[in-house]
Amino acid sequence: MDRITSSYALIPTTELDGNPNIADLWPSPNGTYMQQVTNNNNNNNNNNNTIQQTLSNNNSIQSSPGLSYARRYAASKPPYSYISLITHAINGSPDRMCTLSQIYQYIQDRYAYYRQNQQRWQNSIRHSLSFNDCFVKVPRSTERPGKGSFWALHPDSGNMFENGCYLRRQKRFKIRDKTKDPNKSKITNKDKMSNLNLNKSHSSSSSSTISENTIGRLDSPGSSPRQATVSESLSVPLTQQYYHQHHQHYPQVPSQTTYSTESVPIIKTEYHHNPTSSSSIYTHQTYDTNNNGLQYLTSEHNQQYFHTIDQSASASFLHQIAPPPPGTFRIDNLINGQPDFKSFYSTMTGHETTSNYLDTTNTNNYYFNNTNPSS
DNA sequence: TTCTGTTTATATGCCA
DNA sequence: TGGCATATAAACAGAA
Repeated sequence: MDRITSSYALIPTTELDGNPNIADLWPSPNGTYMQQVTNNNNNNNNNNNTIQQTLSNNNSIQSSPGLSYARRYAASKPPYSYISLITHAINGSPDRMCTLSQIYQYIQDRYAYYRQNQQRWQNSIRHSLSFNDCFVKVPRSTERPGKGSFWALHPDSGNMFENGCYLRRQKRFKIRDKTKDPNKSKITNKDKMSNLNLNKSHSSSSSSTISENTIGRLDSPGSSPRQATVSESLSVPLTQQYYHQHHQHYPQVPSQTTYSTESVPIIKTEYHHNPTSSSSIYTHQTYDTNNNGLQYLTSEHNQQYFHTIDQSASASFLHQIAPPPPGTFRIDNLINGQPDFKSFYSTMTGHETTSNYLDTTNTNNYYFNNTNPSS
C-alpha cells in the first residue's frame, strides 16, 4: 500500500488568492492559515477529492467569481490537537478562562469538522482537560453562577507550541509533586494547584514581566493552609473583541474597530485561594493596570477588547487566536441577517440573493478578502 | 436528566 | 524498539 504523508505549512493570507486548494486551509492561532500538503506516492489525491466534494456542496460559491476570495476550511479534521484547540479557546477568551461549553462552542464555530460526532470529540476534550496538567480548573465566582467551572492554563505551562507544531507538543507539561507519596500516581486538580504553588515559590521572579499573583495552596486533609506568592505573565494587551454574537461571554464589537496600542489596557488576572473553603476554590479577578493602578474590569469592560498576541510576554502561552486577518471580512458577522448582507453577497459572489442569511450549515467558515478583485 | 469532570484502558503514531 | 504524546471509548460520580 502506498504511504500517504502529510505535513503542514503556515502561509500568509496574502498568498492565498487564487489558491485552488483553498478548501484545505484552517486558520492558525497566529493569524495565518494552515495548509495541509499531501504527498501521495500513488497520485491518488484524496485531499483534492475532499476539496471538490466540499465545493460541490455549495453551487453558488463554486461558480462565483468570489471564489478566489473565499477562505474556506475543509470539513476534514483540522491539524490541531485537542490540547491546542483548548489552549486557543482559553487564550482567546477575555478572562483567559473558559467553561467547558465555551470551549465546545469555540471549536465548533471555527471548525466544521467538529460539528459532527460531538459525543466523540467532546468526550476527548473533557478527557484532555482532566488529564493534562497544563489545564487547571477555576471555580465560578458568585457573580457568575452556572454549571461547571472555568478552565484556565497553568501559568507554568508556557508556550507549549512554540515549535509551531500544533499536533504534538515536544514535551508534555507535567506536574510532579515530590512531597507526596511516590507510589501515588493520581494527580488531581487539587494537586495541580498545589504543585503550581510549590513550583512558583521555588522559582525566582523569572523572565516574565508582569504581575504578581497570589495563589493559595490546596491542602490535603490534616495539613495547614499556607499562602504562596507567584509571578505570572498573564499580561496581555487587548485590542479587539472577536467573538461573534452568540457567544455569551464574547459578544461582538464591530469588526473594523481598532484600538491604539497606547490605549491598550494591560490585563492582569489573579487567582486567589479562598481559605475558608474546604475544597479547591480559586477565584480570579481581572484588572486594567493602565488606569491609575488597578481597576476591576467588569465583564462588560472586557468585552470591548480582543486578546492579541504579546510577543514580549514569553512565559505564558499567548498565542493569538486567529482573528480575521487584516483586510478580511468574517462572514460569521453577517449570519444574523444584518442589512448589508445582500450587497456584500452580491459584491463577493457576483450573484444576487434574496436572502438575508447565509446558509452556514456546511459553509460557516468563510473569510472574504476585502480587497477589490481588480486591484 | 443532562452536563461536567475524573479515571482507566487501549490504540496509534512519532521520535530518540 | 520503547517511551511518550495524543486520540478514543467507556464507566462512573457528582452537580446543576
